[in-house]
Amino acid sequence: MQTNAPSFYEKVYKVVRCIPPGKVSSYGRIAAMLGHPNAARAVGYALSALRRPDENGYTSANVPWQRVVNSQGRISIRHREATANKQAEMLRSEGVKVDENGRIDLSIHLWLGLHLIELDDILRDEPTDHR
DNA sequence: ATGGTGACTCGCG
DNA sequence: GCGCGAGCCACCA
Repeated sequence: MQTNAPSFYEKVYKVVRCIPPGKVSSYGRIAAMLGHPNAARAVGYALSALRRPDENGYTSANVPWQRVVNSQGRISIRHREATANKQAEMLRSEGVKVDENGRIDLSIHLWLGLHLIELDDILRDEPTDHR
């Protein structure tokens, strides 16, 4: 039977797999989609753990980890330059524009999937008084 | 159980 | 726009 309730990491991997080529998301957004708006660091940690395959078989090879950047649209791997460069290359090959500083224009490439919270923002900004 | 770590984020100056 | 400090989280010894 299913004794394995999906761990936080596993959820992260599943969501990341939903990001289509040519698009990117941020650690914080992924966390928010999972109901933990402040667990951005945990998301980053989950992706770093991807370097080594886990029990469920998730690896850097089958999870598009490169499509996750920080909230500023910048590649966030500071202590692993080699990995950061690879991320930039992979993204470019997918059609994402990454400048020399590792910056990405989120207004173009941000993936908007699975966000239920923003609706709240929209409703508040534009009171539709149809009551 | 307690403490340290990290591919985060936000607010300030 | 950049550097700092503080808050937050899951995971591993």
